[in-house]
Amino acid sequence: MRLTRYLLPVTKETPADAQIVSHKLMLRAGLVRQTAAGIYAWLPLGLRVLRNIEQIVREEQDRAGAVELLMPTVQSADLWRQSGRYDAYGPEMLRFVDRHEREMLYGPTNEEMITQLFSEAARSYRDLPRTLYHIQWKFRDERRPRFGVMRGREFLMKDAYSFDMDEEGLKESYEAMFVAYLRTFARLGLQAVPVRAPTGPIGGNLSHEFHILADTGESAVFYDAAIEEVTREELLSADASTIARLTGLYAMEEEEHAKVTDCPVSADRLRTRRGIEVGHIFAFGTKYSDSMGLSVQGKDGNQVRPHMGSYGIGVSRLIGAIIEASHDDNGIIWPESVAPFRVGLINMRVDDAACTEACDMLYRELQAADVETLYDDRDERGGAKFATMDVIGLPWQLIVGPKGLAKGVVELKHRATGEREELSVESALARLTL
RNA sequence: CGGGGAGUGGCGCAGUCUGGUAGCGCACCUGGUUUGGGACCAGGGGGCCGUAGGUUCGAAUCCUAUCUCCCCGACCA
Repeated sequence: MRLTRYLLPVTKETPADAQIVSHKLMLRAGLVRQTAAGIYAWLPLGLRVLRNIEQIVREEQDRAGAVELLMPTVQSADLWRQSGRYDAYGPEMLRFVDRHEREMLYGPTNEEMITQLFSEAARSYRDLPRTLYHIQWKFRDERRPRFGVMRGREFLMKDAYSFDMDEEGLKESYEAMFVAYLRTFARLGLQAVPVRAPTGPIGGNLSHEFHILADTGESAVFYDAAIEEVTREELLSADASTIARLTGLYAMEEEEHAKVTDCPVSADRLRTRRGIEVGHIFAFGTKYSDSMGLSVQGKDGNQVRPHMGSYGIGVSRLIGAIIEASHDDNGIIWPESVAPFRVGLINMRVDDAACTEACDMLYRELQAADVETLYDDRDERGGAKFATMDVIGLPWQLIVGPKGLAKGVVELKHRATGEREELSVESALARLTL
């Protein structure tokens, strides 16, 4: 993409509304614009990141055997009355009426709808187990939106729902999602800590929250230092034994930790950091199959209430979390897996024929090799271009100037480390098109 | 929802107390000089001062109402 054809409103100054670093950088780098409290428009660069995250989440859901569908954002109040949650949900739910005075709502989650859909489609034990998911916008009318997209009212979420014949099956579905989450966060370049979530009023249920460690997290997490020693490779090849090992390690949210009288971790091994909750998995049994009247016929001919679980990942929130975990004074540092472009091609002098010719050629070659490239072909000074590339955080900057070309070299800069290397045009291309 | 703060060119702000018809920096446009870390000089464009009502000869400024946004707290992917 040529920058002269793109929409990338980067700013030098930080808008006054933004408080935390990820919010500031998202605005400065031209990723989003706020349109109302907790509601954001996604600009081209931000949308690319959102799509990349979404795709990784999707691939790992698919790999775990979940099946994608798409449910609507607008739901009817009647559906929620069946589960009893219409009244229970409170003012966080955005409610409105249509022209026929029918009560509607903008969905904050989809347990009711998926349960109804599934009950219409599933008849027998042969239709189970199934795990269904979708990636869709949700709305929760937060009392106080803040922290940019990390605590917005409108947000993109992956939510999955599993249906099993019994508790044992549910446990397997739960573990499959657990593995998917470990892989997903590892692929996103994040270190996620699974925290045993406090069991709610239902009691005895299985639930884990996944927290990204970052200084600006909303809550403190206490955990065994051994969790930090789990390698990325281990997470990418996670299986049941990985779960057993991880869940065997101590990790608690602040409030829960405070209740612990006898912490199993020695003081020198106990770590505490702030955490951003980016995922939550929950096995809740027959709560919704009961209330929504979901049953299937078992092998013995009797009707059986499926056991369900739900599994969320905050896709839009992850963008904020990734930036919180990966930035420096100059701007964002995208992990390669989610970067909006892999390479930023900097033409130092667009009025220099040789320089522009070399850049145009590099741009064509990179495109031909399917290397996502943002080509800064603006008539700007080098300094401004460097600053732009740094703030938007593309993994690689390919810097082409008359001086280097005279020596037959271009410069390749790694955003994360700041390392620069002078290479011939050919070897720079070879490096980037691997 | 309780407590606090703010709405003035695209962004960041001053002006409001002490009414007199809007200003600075950045950004933007034109010309020139520049060109490897957000250049310089000169010229220029852009604002019903959140909205509505009121007071006044006159309102960004005073009064009333209202909307919006931000921050701190209790809840949440």
